[in-house]
Amino acid sequence: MSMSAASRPYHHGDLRSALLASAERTLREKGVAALSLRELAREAGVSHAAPGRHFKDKQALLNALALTGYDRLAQTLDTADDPALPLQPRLTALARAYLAFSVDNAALLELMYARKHEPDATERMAAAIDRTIGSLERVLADAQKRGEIVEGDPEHLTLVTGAALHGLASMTAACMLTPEAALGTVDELVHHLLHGLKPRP
Amino acid sequence: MSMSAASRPYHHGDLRSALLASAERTLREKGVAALSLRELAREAGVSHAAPGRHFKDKQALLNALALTGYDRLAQTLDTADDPALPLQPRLTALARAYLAFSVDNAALLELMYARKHEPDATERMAAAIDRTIGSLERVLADAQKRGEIVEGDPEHLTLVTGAALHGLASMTAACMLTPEAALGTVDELVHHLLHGLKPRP
DNA sequence: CTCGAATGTAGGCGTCGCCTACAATGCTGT
DNA sequence: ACAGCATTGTAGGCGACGCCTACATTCGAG
Repeated sequence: MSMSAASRPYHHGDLRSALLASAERTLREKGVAALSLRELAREAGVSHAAPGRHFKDKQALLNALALTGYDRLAQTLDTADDPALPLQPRLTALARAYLAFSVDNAALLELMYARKHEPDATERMAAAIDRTIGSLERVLADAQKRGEIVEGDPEHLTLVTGAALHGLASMTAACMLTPEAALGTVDELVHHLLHGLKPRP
Repeated sequence: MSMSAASRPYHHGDLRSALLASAERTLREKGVAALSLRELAREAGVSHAAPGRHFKDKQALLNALALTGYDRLAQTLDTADDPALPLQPRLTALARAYLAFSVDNAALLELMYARKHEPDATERMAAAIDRTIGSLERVLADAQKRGEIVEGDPEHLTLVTGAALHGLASMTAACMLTPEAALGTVDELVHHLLHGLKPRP
Protein backbone atom coordinates (compact mmCIF):
# COMPACT_ATOMS: atom_id res chain seq x y z
CA MET A 1 0.00 0.00 0.00
CA SER A 2 1.17 3.50 -0.78
CA MET A 3 2.71 5.58 1.96
CA SER A 4 2.06 8.99 0.50
CA ALA A 5 1.74 11.89 2.90
CA ALA A 6 -2.02 11.59 2.86
CA SER A 7 -2.21 7.83 3.38
CA ARG A 8 -0.09 6.59 6.23
CA PRO A 9 0.01 2.88 6.92
CA TYR A 10 -3.09 1.59 8.64
CA HIS A 11 -1.17 0.91 11.82
CA HIS A 12 0.79 3.76 13.29
CA GLY A 13 3.61 1.65 14.63
CA ASP A 14 4.06 3.20 18.04
CA LEU A 15 1.01 5.28 18.68
CA ARG A 16 1.24 5.06 22.42
CA SER A 17 4.68 6.63 22.57
CA ALA A 18 3.75 9.21 19.96
CA LEU A 19 0.72 10.25 21.99
CA LEU A 20 2.76 10.57 25.15
CA ALA A 21 5.46 12.59 23.43
CA SER A 22 2.94 14.86 21.78
CA ALA A 23 1.08 15.26 25.05
CA GLU A 24 4.22 16.25 26.87
CA ARG A 25 5.00 18.88 24.30
CA THR A 26 1.50 20.30 24.42
CA LEU A 27 1.57 20.23 28.21
CA ARG A 28 4.81 22.20 28.27
CA GLU A 29 3.75 24.70 25.59
CA LYS A 30 0.06 25.28 26.30
CA GLY A 31 -0.72 23.81 29.69
CA VAL A 32 -2.85 20.95 30.85
CA ALA A 33 -6.13 22.62 29.90
CA ALA A 34 -5.12 22.50 26.23
CA LEU A 35 -4.66 18.73 26.28
CA SER A 36 -7.33 16.85 24.37
CA LEU A 37 -7.32 13.27 23.17
CA ARG A 38 -8.83 14.30 19.86
CA GLU A 39 -6.15 16.90 19.23
CA LEU A 40 -3.42 14.43 20.11
CA ALA A 41 -4.99 11.98 17.68
CA ARG A 42 -4.96 14.61 14.96
CA GLU A 43 -1.31 15.41 15.61
CA ALA A 44 -0.49 11.72 15.35
CA GLY A 45 -2.52 11.45 12.16
CA VAL A 46 -4.96 8.87 13.47
CA SER A 47 -8.68 8.87 14.06
CA HIS A 48 -10.16 10.43 17.17
CA ALA A 49 -10.94 7.07 18.76
CA ALA A 50 -7.52 5.50 18.26
CA PRO A 51 -6.04 6.80 21.53
CA GLY A 52 -8.73 4.85 23.34
CA ARG A 53 -6.91 1.63 22.34
CA HIS A 54 -3.91 2.67 24.42
CA PHE A 55 -5.44 4.67 27.25
CA LYS A 56 -8.78 3.68 28.66
CA ASP A 57 -9.61 7.34 29.23
CA LYS A 58 -8.00 10.74 29.40
CA GLN A 59 -6.99 10.34 33.02
CA ALA A 60 -5.09 7.18 32.12
CA LEU A 61 -2.98 9.15 29.66
CA LEU A 62 -2.34 11.83 32.25
CA ASN A 63 -1.30 9.14 34.72
CA ALA A 64 1.12 7.62 32.22
CA LEU A 65 2.50 11.07 31.55
CA ALA A 66 3.00 11.64 35.25
CA LEU A 67 4.86 8.35 35.58
CA THR A 68 7.30 9.29 32.83
CA GLY A 69 7.77 12.54 34.72
CA TYR A 70 8.74 10.63 37.84
CA ASP A 71 11.27 8.64 35.84
CA ARG A 72 12.87 11.79 34.53
CA LEU A 73 12.84 13.39 37.97
CA ALA A 74 14.45 10.36 39.57
CA GLN A 75 17.15 10.39 36.94
CA THR A 76 17.71 14.12 37.44
CA LEU A 77 18.03 13.77 41.19
CA ASP A 78 20.24 10.74 40.87
CA THR A 79 22.80 12.42 38.70
CA ALA A 80 22.70 15.54 40.87
CA ASP A 81 23.50 13.66 44.05
CA ASP A 82 27.17 13.35 44.91
CA PRO A 83 27.43 11.12 48.00
CA ALA A 84 31.03 12.19 48.55
CA LEU A 85 30.02 15.76 49.41
CA PRO A 86 29.44 16.95 52.97
CA LEU A 87 25.85 17.48 53.96
CA GLN A 88 25.29 21.14 53.18
CA PRO A 89 26.67 21.30 49.63
CA ARG A 90 25.19 17.89 48.88
CA LEU A 91 21.75 18.93 50.02
CA THR A 92 22.05 22.26 48.25
CA ALA A 93 22.92 20.58 44.97
CA LEU A 94 19.98 18.23 45.30
CA ALA A 95 17.67 21.12 46.12
CA ARG A 96 18.83 23.12 43.12
CA ALA A 97 18.28 20.14 40.87
CA TYR A 98 14.75 19.62 42.16
CA LEU A 99 13.92 23.27 41.82
CA ALA A 100 15.32 23.44 38.29
CA PHE A 101 13.25 20.41 37.32
CA SER A 102 10.12 21.90 38.82
CA VAL A 103 10.64 25.14 36.93
CA ASP A 104 11.29 23.38 33.65
CA ASN A 105 8.35 21.03 34.10
CA ALA A 106 5.80 23.01 36.06
CA ALA A 107 2.72 21.66 34.32
CA LEU A 108 4.02 18.12 34.40
CA LEU A 109 4.75 18.38 38.11
CA GLU A 110 1.18 19.50 38.62
CA LEU A 111 0.03 16.24 37.06
CA MET A 112 2.50 14.24 39.12
CA TYR A 113 1.15 15.62 42.37
CA ALA A 114 -2.51 15.63 41.40
CA ARG A 115 -4.77 13.45 43.48
CA LYS A 116 -5.66 10.36 41.48
CA HIS A 117 -8.55 8.08 42.10
CA GLU A 118 -8.06 4.69 40.45
CA PRO A 119 -6.35 2.41 42.93
CA ASP A 120 -3.89 0.98 40.42
CA ALA A 121 -2.65 4.37 39.28
CA THR A 122 -2.38 5.53 42.87
CA GLU A 123 -0.19 2.55 43.72
CA ARG A 124 2.26 3.12 40.89
CA MET A 125 2.28 6.82 41.67
CA ALA A 126 3.00 6.23 45.34
CA ALA A 127 5.89 3.96 44.45
CA ALA A 128 7.32 6.65 42.17
CA ILE A 129 6.97 9.24 44.90
CA ASP A 130 8.71 6.99 47.36
CA ARG A 131 11.54 6.62 44.90
CA THR A 132 11.82 10.39 44.64
CA ILE A 133 11.73 10.94 48.37
CA GLY A 134 14.27 8.15 48.69
CA SER A 135 16.92 10.37 47.12
CA LEU A 136 16.46 12.85 49.92
CA GLU A 137 16.18 10.26 52.64
CA ARG A 138 19.50 8.73 51.59
CA VAL A 139 21.22 12.07 51.95
CA LEU A 140 19.83 12.66 55.42
CA ALA A 141 20.45 9.10 56.57
CA ASP A 142 24.08 9.35 55.49
CA ALA A 143 24.44 12.67 57.26
CA GLN A 144 22.95 11.21 60.39
CA LYS A 145 25.38 8.28 60.28
CA ARG A 146 28.22 10.77 60.11
CA GLY A 147 26.79 12.76 62.99
CA GLU A 148 26.23 15.81 60.81
CA ILE A 149 22.64 16.21 61.90
CA VAL A 150 20.59 15.60 64.99
CA GLU A 151 19.28 12.24 66.10
CA GLY A 152 15.70 11.30 65.43
CA ASP A 153 13.53 9.37 63.04
CA PRO A 154 15.15 9.99 59.63
CA GLU A 155 11.73 9.78 58.04
CA HIS A 156 10.62 12.82 60.02
CA LEU A 157 13.74 14.73 59.11
CA THR A 158 13.16 13.84 55.47
CA LEU A 159 9.62 15.06 55.73
CA VAL A 160 10.67 18.43 57.13
CA THR A 161 13.36 18.91 54.52
CA GLY A 162 11.19 17.65 51.70
CA ALA A 163 8.34 19.90 52.73
CA ALA A 164 10.57 22.96 52.62
CA LEU A 165 11.96 22.10 49.20
CA HIS A 166 8.62 21.13 47.78
CA GLY A 167 7.07 24.24 49.23
CA LEU A 168 9.61 26.46 47.51
CA ALA A 169 9.04 24.65 44.23
CA SER A 170 5.30 24.85 44.68
CA MET A 171 5.37 28.55 45.41
CA THR A 172 7.46 29.10 42.33
CA ALA A 173 5.02 27.13 40.24
CA ALA A 174 2.23 29.27 41.64
CA CYS A 175 4.05 32.38 40.41
CA MET A 176 4.55 33.69 43.94
CA LEU A 177 8.27 33.67 43.18
CA THR A 178 10.13 34.11 39.95
CA PRO A 179 12.27 31.11 39.03
CA GLU A 180 15.37 33.26 39.47
CA ALA A 181 14.32 34.36 42.95
CA ALA A 182 13.62 30.77 43.88
CA LEU A 183 16.98 29.50 42.68
CA GLY A 184 18.62 32.39 44.46
CA THR A 185 16.88 31.44 47.68
CA VAL A 186 17.77 27.77 47.68
CA ASP A 187 21.14 28.13 49.33
CA GLU A 188 19.71 30.27 52.07
CA LEU A 189 16.84 27.88 52.59
CA VAL A 190 19.15 24.94 53.05
CA HIS A 191 21.32 26.99 55.39
CA HIS A 192 18.42 28.01 57.60
CA LEU A 193 17.10 24.48 57.51
CA LEU A 194 20.38 23.13 58.83
CA HIS A 195 21.17 25.89 61.30
CA GLY A 196 17.70 26.84 62.43
CA LEU A 197 16.10 30.22 62.84
CA LYS A 198 16.86 30.60 66.53
CA PRO A 199 20.13 32.30 67.30
CA ARG A 200 22.94 29.90 68.10
CA PRO A 201 24.40 30.64 71.51
CA MET B 1 -46.98 36.89 38.64
CA SER B 2 -47.27 33.49 40.28
CA MET B 3 -44.33 32.16 42.27
CA SER B 4 -45.17 28.46 42.17
CA ALA B 5 -42.33 26.00 42.46
CA ALA B 6 -42.17 25.67 38.71
CA SER B 7 -42.20 29.38 37.96
CA ARG B 8 -39.72 31.41 39.94
CA PRO B 9 -39.63 35.13 39.45
CA TYR B 10 -37.94 36.15 36.25
CA HIS B 11 -35.02 37.58 38.16
CA HIS B 12 -33.23 35.36 40.63
CA GLY B 13 -32.38 38.10 43.08
CA ASP B 14 -28.83 37.17 43.96
CA LEU B 15 -27.66 34.80 41.30
CA ARG B 16 -24.02 35.67 41.61
CA SER B 17 -23.83 34.70 45.28
CA ALA B 18 -25.94 31.62 44.67
CA LEU B 19 -23.60 30.47 41.95
CA LEU B 20 -20.53 31.00 44.11
CA ALA B 21 -22.06 29.16 47.04
CA SER B 22 -23.19 26.30 44.87
CA ALA B 23 -19.80 26.15 43.22
CA GLU B 24 -18.02 25.99 46.53
CA ARG B 25 -20.19 23.10 47.66
CA THR B 26 -19.63 21.19 44.43
CA LEU B 27 -15.92 21.91 44.61
CA ARG B 28 -15.73 20.49 48.12
CA GLU B 29 -17.91 17.46 47.40
CA LYS B 30 -16.92 16.44 43.90
CA GLY B 31 -13.76 18.30 42.99
CA VAL B 32 -12.94 20.97 40.47
CA ALA B 33 -13.43 18.67 37.48
CA ALA B 34 -17.12 18.34 38.33
CA LEU B 35 -17.69 22.10 38.17
CA SER B 36 -19.73 23.20 35.17
CA LEU B 37 -21.46 26.48 34.57
CA ARG B 38 -24.47 24.70 33.11
CA GLU B 39 -24.84 22.48 36.15
CA LEU B 40 -24.52 25.45 38.47
CA ALA B 41 -27.21 27.19 36.44
CA ARG B 42 -29.49 24.16 36.81
CA GLU B 43 -28.93 24.08 40.57
CA ALA B 44 -29.82 27.75 40.76
CA GLY B 45 -32.89 27.18 38.60
CA VAL B 46 -31.86 29.53 35.83
CA SER B 47 -31.05 29.06 32.19
CA HIS B 48 -27.67 27.82 31.08
CA ALA B 49 -26.58 31.23 29.82
CA ALA B 50 -27.53 33.20 32.92
CA PRO B 51 -24.20 32.72 34.71
CA GLY B 52 -22.57 34.51 31.80
CA ARG B 53 -24.18 37.75 33.03
CA HIS B 54 -22.13 37.55 36.25
CA PHE B 55 -18.93 35.82 35.14
CA LYS B 56 -17.51 36.50 31.73
CA ASP B 57 -16.30 32.91 31.53
CA LYS B 58 -15.69 29.87 33.67
CA GLN B 59 -12.24 31.04 34.74
CA ALA B 60 -13.74 34.26 36.07
CA LEU B 61 -15.97 32.25 38.38
CA LEU B 62 -13.03 30.15 39.53
CA ASN B 63 -11.08 33.35 40.21
CA ALA B 64 -13.92 34.79 42.26
CA LEU B 65 -14.12 31.52 44.16
CA ALA B 66 -10.41 31.67 44.88
CA LEU B 67 -10.71 35.22 46.17
CA THR B 68 -13.42 34.22 48.65
CA GLY B 69 -11.05 31.45 49.70
CA TYR B 70 -8.34 33.97 50.44
CA ASP B 71 -10.78 35.96 52.55
CA ARG B 72 -11.65 32.91 54.61
CA LEU B 73 -8.01 31.92 54.93
CA ALA B 74 -6.99 35.38 56.09
CA GLN B 75 -9.74 35.34 58.68
CA THR B 76 -8.71 31.87 59.86
CA LEU B 77 -5.06 32.86 60.24
CA ASP B 78 -5.98 36.11 61.92
CA THR B 79 -8.03 34.51 64.66
CA ALA B 80 -5.39 31.79 65.11
CA ASP B 81 -2.59 34.27 65.72
CA ASP B 82 -2.00 35.27 69.33
CA PRO B 83 0.68 37.98 69.35
CA ALA B 84 1.17 37.56 73.08
CA LEU B 85 2.63 34.06 72.69
CA PRO B 86 6.36 33.40 72.42
CA LEU B 87 7.62 32.48 68.99
CA GLN B 88 7.46 28.71 69.00
CA PRO B 89 3.90 28.21 70.26
CA ARG B 90 2.73 31.17 68.24
CA LEU B 91 4.21 29.81 65.05
CA THR B 92 2.95 26.33 65.82
CA ALA B 93 -0.58 27.58 66.29
CA LEU B 94 -0.45 29.46 63.01
CA ALA B 95 0.94 26.43 61.22
CA ARG B 96 -1.78 24.17 62.61
CA ALA B 97 -4.43 26.64 61.50
CA TYR B 98 -3.02 26.81 57.99
CA LEU B 99 -2.75 23.06 57.74
CA ALA B 100 -6.27 22.57 59.03
CA PHE B 101 -7.59 25.02 56.47
CA SER B 102 -5.70 23.34 53.66
CA VAL B 103 -7.08 19.95 54.65
CA ASP B 104 -10.62 21.23 54.90
CA ASN B 105 -10.38 23.15 51.63
CA ALA B 106 -7.99 21.14 49.51
CA ALA B 107 -9.74 21.69 46.19
CA LEU B 108 -10.29 25.37 46.90
CA LEU B 109 -6.63 25.84 47.77
CA GLU B 110 -5.75 24.29 44.45
CA LEU B 111 -7.72 27.03 42.74
CA MET B 112 -6.16 29.68 44.94
CA TYR B 113 -2.66 28.67 43.93
CA ALA B 114 -3.41 27.94 40.29
CA ARG B 115 -1.58 30.06 37.77
CA LYS B 116 -3.96 32.60 36.32
CA HIS B 117 -3.58 34.47 33.11
CA GLU B 118 -5.74 37.58 33.00
CA PRO B 119 -3.73 40.47 34.43
CA ASP B 120 -6.58 41.85 36.54
CA ALA B 121 -7.23 38.53 38.24
CA THR B 122 -3.54 38.03 38.84
CA GLU B 123 -3.29 41.41 40.54
CA ARG B 124 -6.14 40.76 42.94
CA MET B 125 -4.79 37.29 43.58
CA ALA B 126 -1.30 38.57 44.32
CA ALA B 127 -2.70 41.09 46.78
CA ALA B 128 -4.59 38.31 48.54
CA ILE B 129 -1.48 36.17 48.72
CA ASP B 130 0.49 39.06 50.17
CA ARG B 131 -2.16 39.46 52.81
CA THR B 132 -1.84 35.77 53.68
CA ILE B 133 1.93 35.82 53.80
CA GLY B 134 1.69 38.97 55.88
CA SER B 135 0.32 36.96 58.80
CA LEU B 136 3.48 34.93 58.84
CA GLU B 137 5.78 37.85 58.24
CA ARG B 138 4.32 39.67 61.24
CA VAL B 139 5.09 36.73 63.49
CA LEU B 140 8.68 36.51 62.33
CA ALA B 141 9.22 40.26 62.41
CA ASP B 142 7.97 40.39 65.99
CA ALA B 143 10.24 37.50 66.95
CA GLN B 144 13.18 39.20 65.35
CA LYS B 145 12.48 42.39 67.26
CA ARG B 146 12.50 40.37 70.47
CA GLY B 147 15.73 38.66 69.48
CA GLU B 148 14.09 35.25 69.33
CA ILE B 149 15.46 34.50 65.88
CA VAL B 150 18.53 35.27 63.88
CA GLU B 151 19.18 38.53 62.11
CA GLY B 152 18.58 38.79 58.40
CA ASP B 153 16.07 39.96 55.86
CA PRO B 154 12.70 39.09 57.44
CA GLU B 155 11.32 38.51 53.98
CA HIS B 156 13.78 35.71 53.43
CA LEU B 157 12.99 34.15 56.77
CA THR B 158 9.32 34.34 55.95
CA LEU B 159 9.97 32.64 52.65
CA VAL B 160 11.79 29.75 54.29
CA THR B 161 9.13 29.29 56.92
CA GLY B 162 6.30 29.72 54.48
CA ALA B 163 7.82 27.26 52.05
CA ALA B 164 8.06 24.61 54.74
CA LEU B 165 4.47 25.11 55.86
CA HIS B 166 3.10 25.31 52.37
CA GLY B 167 5.10 22.27 51.38
CA LEU B 168 3.62 20.22 54.19
CA ALA B 169 0.14 21.38 53.23
CA SER B 170 0.82 20.68 49.60
CA MET B 171 2.10 17.19 50.29
CA THR B 172 -0.97 16.49 52.36
CA ALA B 173 -3.19 17.69 49.55
CA ALA B 174 -1.32 15.39 47.18
CA CYS B 175 -2.15 12.45 49.45
CA MET B 176 1.50 11.83 50.27
CA LEU B 177 0.53 12.29 53.91
CA THR B 178 -2.69 11.62 55.73
CA PRO B 179 -4.18 14.72 57.31
CA GLU B 180 -3.58 13.17 60.73
CA ALA B 181 0.07 12.52 59.99
CA ALA B 182 0.48 16.06 58.74
CA LEU B 183 -1.10 17.60 61.81
CA GLY B 184 1.00 15.32 63.96
CA THR B 185 4.13 16.51 62.20
CA VAL B 186 3.50 20.22 62.46
CA ASP B 187 4.97 20.64 65.92
CA GLU B 188 8.09 18.77 64.94
CA LEU B 189 8.41 20.74 61.73
CA VAL B 190 8.27 24.04 63.57
CA HIS B 191 10.76 22.74 66.11
CA HIS B 192 13.27 21.68 63.47
CA LEU B 193 12.73 24.90 61.62
CA LEU B 194 13.65 26.90 64.70
CA HIS B 195 16.44 24.73 66.02
CA GLY B 196 17.91 23.46 62.77
CA LEU B 197 18.93 20.00 61.73
CA LYS B 198 22.58 20.33 62.68
CA PRO B 199 23.40 19.32 66.22
CA ARG B 200 23.67 22.22 68.63
CA PRO B 201 27.06 22.27 70.28
C1' DC C 1 -2.30 -20.39 6.39
C1' DT C 2 -5.66 -19.49 9.38
C1' DC C 3 -7.97 -17.36 12.78
C1' DG C 4 -8.14 -14.71 16.99
C1' DA C 5 -6.07 -10.61 19.15
C1' DA C 6 -4.55 -6.12 18.60
C1' DT C 7 -5.08 -1.82 16.50
C1' DG C 8 -7.29 1.83 13.83
C1' DT C 9 -11.86 3.88 11.61
C1' DA C 10 -16.43 5.92 11.26
C1' DG C 11 -20.14 7.68 13.34
C1' DG C 12 -23.06 8.87 17.10
C1' DC C 13 -24.46 10.52 21.92
C1' DG C 14 -24.60 13.67 25.58
C1' DT C 15 -22.21 17.50 27.80
C1' DC C 16 -19.72 21.47 27.86
C1' DG C 17 -18.30 26.63 27.15
C1' DC C 18 -19.41 30.38 24.66
C1' DC C 19 -22.11 33.31 21.34
C1' DT C 20 -26.15 35.95 19.61
C1' DA C 21 -30.84 37.54 19.40
C1' DC C 22 -34.60 38.43 22.19
C1' DA C 23 -37.70 39.02 26.49
C1' DA C 24 -38.65 40.51 31.11
C1' DT C 25 -37.53 43.40 34.84
C1' DG C 26 -35.47 47.28 37.67
C1' DC C 27 -34.14 51.92 37.97
C1' DT C 28 -33.54 56.76 37.06
C1' DG C 29 -34.63 61.31 35.52
C1' DT C 30 -38.17 64.19 34.39
C1' DA D 1 -46.32 58.61 37.01
C1' DC D 2 -43.94 56.84 33.50
C1' DA D 3 -40.65 56.61 29.41
C1' DG D 4 -36.49 54.80 28.24
C1' DC D 5 -32.35 52.48 29.13
C1' DA D 6 -29.32 49.32 31.50
C1' DT D 7 -29.47 44.97 33.81
C1' DT D 8 -30.62 40.35 34.07
C1' DG D 9 -32.51 36.08 32.38
C1' DT D 10 -34.11 32.99 28.14
C1' DA D 11 -33.84 30.21 23.95
C1' DG D 12 -31.32 28.23 20.65
C1' DG D 13 -27.24 27.24 18.14
C1' DC D 14 -22.13 26.22 17.25
C1' DG D 15 -18.08 23.64 17.57
C1' DA D 16 -15.23 20.77 20.56
C1' DC D 17 -14.77 17.36 23.76
C1' DG D 18 -14.82 12.43 26.07
C1' DC D 19 -16.56 8.18 25.55
C1' DC D 20 -19.22 4.41 23.30
C1' DT D 21 -20.29 0.85 19.68
C1' DA D 22 -19.94 -1.46 15.31
C1' DC D 23 -16.88 -2.43 11.89
C1' DA D 24 -12.26 -2.73 9.12
C1' DT D 25 -7.56 -3.84 8.75
C1' DT D 26 -3.33 -5.80 10.19
C1' DC D 27 -0.33 -8.70 13.06
C1' DG D 28 1.31 -12.85 14.87
C1' DA D 29 0.90 -17.40 17.25
C1' DG D 30 -0.61 -22.06 16.25
